[in-house]
Amino acid sequence: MAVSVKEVAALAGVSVGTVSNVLNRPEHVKPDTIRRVQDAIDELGYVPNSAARQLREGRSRSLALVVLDVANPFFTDVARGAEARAAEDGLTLFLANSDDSTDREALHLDVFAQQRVGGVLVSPVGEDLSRLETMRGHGIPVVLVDREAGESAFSSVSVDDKAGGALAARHLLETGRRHLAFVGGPLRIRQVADRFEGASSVVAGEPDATLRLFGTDEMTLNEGRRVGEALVPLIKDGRVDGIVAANDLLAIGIQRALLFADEPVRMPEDVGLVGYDDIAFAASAVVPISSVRQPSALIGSTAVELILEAGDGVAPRQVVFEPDLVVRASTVG
Amino acid sequence: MAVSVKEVAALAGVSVGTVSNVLNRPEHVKPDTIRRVQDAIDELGYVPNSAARQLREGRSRSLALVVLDVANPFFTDVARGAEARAAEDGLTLFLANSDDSTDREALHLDVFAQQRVGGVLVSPVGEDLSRLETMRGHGIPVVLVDREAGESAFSSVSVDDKAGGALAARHLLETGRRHLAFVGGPLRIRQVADRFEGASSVVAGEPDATLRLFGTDEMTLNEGRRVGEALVPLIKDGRVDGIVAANDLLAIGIQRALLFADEPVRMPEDVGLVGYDDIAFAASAVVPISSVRQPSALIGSTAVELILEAGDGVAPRQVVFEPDLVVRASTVG
DNA sequence: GCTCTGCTGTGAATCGTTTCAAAATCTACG
DNA sequence: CGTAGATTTTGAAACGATTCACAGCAGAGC
Repeated sequence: MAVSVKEVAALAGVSVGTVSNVLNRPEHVKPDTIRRVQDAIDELGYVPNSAARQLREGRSRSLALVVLDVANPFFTDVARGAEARAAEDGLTLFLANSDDSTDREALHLDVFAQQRVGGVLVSPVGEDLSRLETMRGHGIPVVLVDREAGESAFSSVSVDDKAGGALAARHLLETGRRHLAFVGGPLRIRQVADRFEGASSVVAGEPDATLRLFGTDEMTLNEGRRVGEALVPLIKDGRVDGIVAANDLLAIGIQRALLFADEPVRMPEDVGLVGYDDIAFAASAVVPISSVRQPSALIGSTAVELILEAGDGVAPRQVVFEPDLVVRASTVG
Repeated sequence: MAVSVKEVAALAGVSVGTVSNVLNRPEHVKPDTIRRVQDAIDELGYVPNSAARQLREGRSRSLALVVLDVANPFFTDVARGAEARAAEDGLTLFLANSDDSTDREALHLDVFAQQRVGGVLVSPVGEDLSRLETMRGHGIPVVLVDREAGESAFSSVSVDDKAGGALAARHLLETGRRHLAFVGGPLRIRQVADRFEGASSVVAGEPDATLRLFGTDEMTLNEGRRVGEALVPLIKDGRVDGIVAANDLLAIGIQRALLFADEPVRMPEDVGLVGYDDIAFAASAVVPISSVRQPSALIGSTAVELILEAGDGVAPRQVVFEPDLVVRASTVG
């Protein structure tokens, strides 16, 4: 049933070593022999067994990416960038979804450790990186994605979330708003906390400006709608005139709730709305939503770079990208 | 560096066979020995090498899912269902994206064949299934997802796309529309062609009803907007009063173009719009979009079932689900 | 004719796990 | 105390590819 190098070698009338050479170092093999071996491979329908190869080589030709939420277009963009870069070096990228759950994250990391993948890109769920330390201890390079590594000795690729939050808040202030709402959560998600902090610091610098936090349990369309409904009366009262959403899914949900209220809110006249991530749906919303853009594909490809350069004794590197703001109709008339 | 069963066995003072038994058949091992071995494992931080295990077992404990488009929420839902079902049997699911490209599909299938995965779930790009035949020839079970297998000897899980197309068209006709537009493409994508055919057959049964096809190159928000803009004058003229979109991304793009035209189209008064897939964004659109729903998670879990039951000489099974229609404000006042 | 060099090809050792027949140890009972 | 039977444990073989020291060989140079 299973066709191995042995059968191929037998049919081609060469040794197994030669078959392996044809596959991996054809320049050391006479063209005529290559042809014979190729023919045998084709005839038998031989497919190399990567388990065997990997066992011998001690490491697989693949990388793994563990993201917080595959349903979030931001992460699929990151994955796309990473996969493209990995493919350049002939590496496969495995994608896994932790769904913001520590358990699932741990499960996936276990599997990847057992696979002896060549490296792991991960946007960690919590603050506890000890499991990742262990992986590195086992010789598997780790790069944090969308999370600054700080003093821990990991490489990381992130976007300055504080700057992003600040960007959003400043834009609202500069377009005349004074009473901002920040929608997002849970705050244990580092990115959310940072974005909130960035917004806070800008607002704190303006004596007459205020910022109020509206927490959510998830960053989904539905949570956005829920909060949006609660915001309507506040906007009508003038107690809120600008909204910073921690991601675009929330922003879209909020927008829908506002525009669909019994007494609809006008946008951008009554309230300004800024989202985060600049996913495709943000530009396609009824009132296109201004959004803080992150270079998602670049984040992915850079993370793979960092994995590849991580060797013995190479100092970890922290790459931090700056976000920028895409201004659309949800904030300016 | 690498910790193997051998080191664990040495530390625990047992043989390698016993360590393996502790890991795989603890019921055959004395509790006291189990504890000793466990301690050794913990102390050394031993992680089993799955390449070695797989080499020995001849098959890996994982399945693979190759989808047409990871960015489409429908497929991430399918993946979620499949992954959950696989996890019940302790199997890992690898997710790969063919992006509607035959080459990428082939590339992924190659890698999975080399990995000797326990089975492949695939929503095939083209009509040529010969590569999949080969995989099955190598003893890897294959299940087609979202595509009926027809007379080919594969198992498959699909949704009756003709019925879905019919459902959408019938609903528009029953709510008084007479001149329908079908938006989608390219038609070489089987699902699209079937949905169109379903809609056609219903329209053909009504003497005074018409159906016009508006082709697209992709099924994206942007293509939807493009077509939507072209539709505006036709709707104003009364030449189109109902639209069937081949998926929700298109539908959302279309809606945006219609509502945002210089002379906005009213929905559902001037035109009815039905999408396909019932993704979360459809319900959250400005005017919530009626949509043909497919049991996506169920499709995924069923596909895994079929893989698991596929043994030697088990006849392939075709499971076909019926879609249903979720009616929202885009079609009824 | 002989050695040296460079090119091809060989095949045994190796990677880490599981398996399984056989050995060792224990248990119960007459 | 001896032994049949059950329970545990052992250790070598096997999985399929890569590697690498070495062998064979042809042609060059002397």
